[in-house]
Amino acid sequence: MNKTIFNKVLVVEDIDSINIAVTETLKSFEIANIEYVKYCDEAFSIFKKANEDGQPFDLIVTDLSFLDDQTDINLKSGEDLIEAVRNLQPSIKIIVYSIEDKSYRIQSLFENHKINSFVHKSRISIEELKTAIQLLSSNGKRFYSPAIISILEEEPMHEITTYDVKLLTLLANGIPQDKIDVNFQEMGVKPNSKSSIEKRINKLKLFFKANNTIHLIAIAKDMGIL
Amino acid sequence: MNKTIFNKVLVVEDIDSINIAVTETLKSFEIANIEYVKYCDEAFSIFKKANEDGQPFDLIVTDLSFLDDQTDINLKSGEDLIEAVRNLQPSIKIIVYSIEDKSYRIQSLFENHKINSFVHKSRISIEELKTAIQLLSSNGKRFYSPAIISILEEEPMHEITTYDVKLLTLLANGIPQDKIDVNFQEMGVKPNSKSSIEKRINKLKLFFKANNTIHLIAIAKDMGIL
DNA sequence: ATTACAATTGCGGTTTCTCGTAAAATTCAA
DNA sequence: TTGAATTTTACGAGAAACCGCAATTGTAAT
Repeated sequence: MNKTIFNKVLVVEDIDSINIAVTETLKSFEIANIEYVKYCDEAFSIFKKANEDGQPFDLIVTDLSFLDDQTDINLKSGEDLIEAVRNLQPSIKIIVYSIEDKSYRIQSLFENHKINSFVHKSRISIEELKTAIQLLSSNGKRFYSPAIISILEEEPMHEITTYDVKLLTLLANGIPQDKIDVNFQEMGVKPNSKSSIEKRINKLKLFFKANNTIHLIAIAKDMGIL
Repeated sequence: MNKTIFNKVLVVEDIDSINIAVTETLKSFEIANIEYVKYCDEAFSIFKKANEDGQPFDLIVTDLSFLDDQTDINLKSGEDLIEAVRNLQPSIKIIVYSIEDKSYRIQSLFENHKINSFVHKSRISIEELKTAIQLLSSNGKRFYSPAIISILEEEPMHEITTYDVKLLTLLANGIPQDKIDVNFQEMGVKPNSKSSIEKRINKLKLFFKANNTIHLIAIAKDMGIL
């Protein structure tokens, strides 16, 4: 039995086979209380109750994407859950355990959601998950799956803004380029002249080495930006 | 212990947590020999050797998509593996265990690859996997995850041909519409005039209810056609 | 307030895409 | 072989997107 500082952990993962294996893995640590759920909303209500009862969780291990097999879902993704949880208990430690490998998404997790560690679902992910927990427990150190580090380094992708994402989203949804200006005006998005939009699309095409706008959208889809 | 007709089963799944849980599940059946691997190529060489040694496998449980974390990969997907395996031993039973939910892909599995059952990775997939094995063992009956059945019924998608896929692929790769004719001529693809290509794109836009070509490519990506 | 610099916007010419119609080619049955 | 039906191709006019240049607005320092 490995000791950790954690004594109450919540596992959030929809796929039952993964949920089982992760929970079993946690049992190899000396953790008093391990709970597991398959829905974000359920996770949050359990988390909230524990917090109110003065028995808060120390650590959450969560996936990012969830199948929606029922209606009336409040928290639709791991990101939503993390945000709700961080609002309530900013000190909570969060490990994301996900298949995600798009630098844009992972960077956003660390920058916007302040997650503590990212374990990439892989052929060696259970070992990595153990390491992540040990590191976080012993000295609060972050853990990134080594396979992910190279991805994070290869493209800073710092030039892609939320403005760009909005623009690409409208294009992907079939809004003609020269109608986007009115969309942006209604949304209150600032540079919104036909000319600015045209130039921004051109910059994106240069940045992504796209031959035309169709190619640009295909690349953005492939990279997980859309 | 539940009895089955299977006594030699191969589990092919890259994510370690899932691999562990599936293998554990199989152990609840009275199966003499369970082997598990994390690479398609490895799976095929084990399968081939067993076949040559006169100790062939009865059943393969495999995922569809695999991380490529090494070079020199021969079989890149579950589909590739299934094809290779079926060539060697047509009678082998195959259960696909995957997160895939695109009707186009799943239909192709049954029609082109003649798989026996499809279990959708979900919150109840381990139970479904057990059911699939029981059904296949007792009377050779197919099993589809119930959640998938509705998806299969909703869109036959029979109108999308390989010609359409080639066309959409070129567009997504940034080839301008009026240069596709020469590409098709070089590839020996038959209707290859600018006019025919133009009309086919138009049909696809109608079929997918796309506002323009950009929208069409985005939809095709979302549906898993590209 | 003024100046210098950058960001945003406007616009005309060119290319590419769109859409309808009609001609040519192919297929298939009698 | 011939004719009818379908498929493929050609083409022209209008729409949308592309490109460069110039005008305007916004910003920050002096």
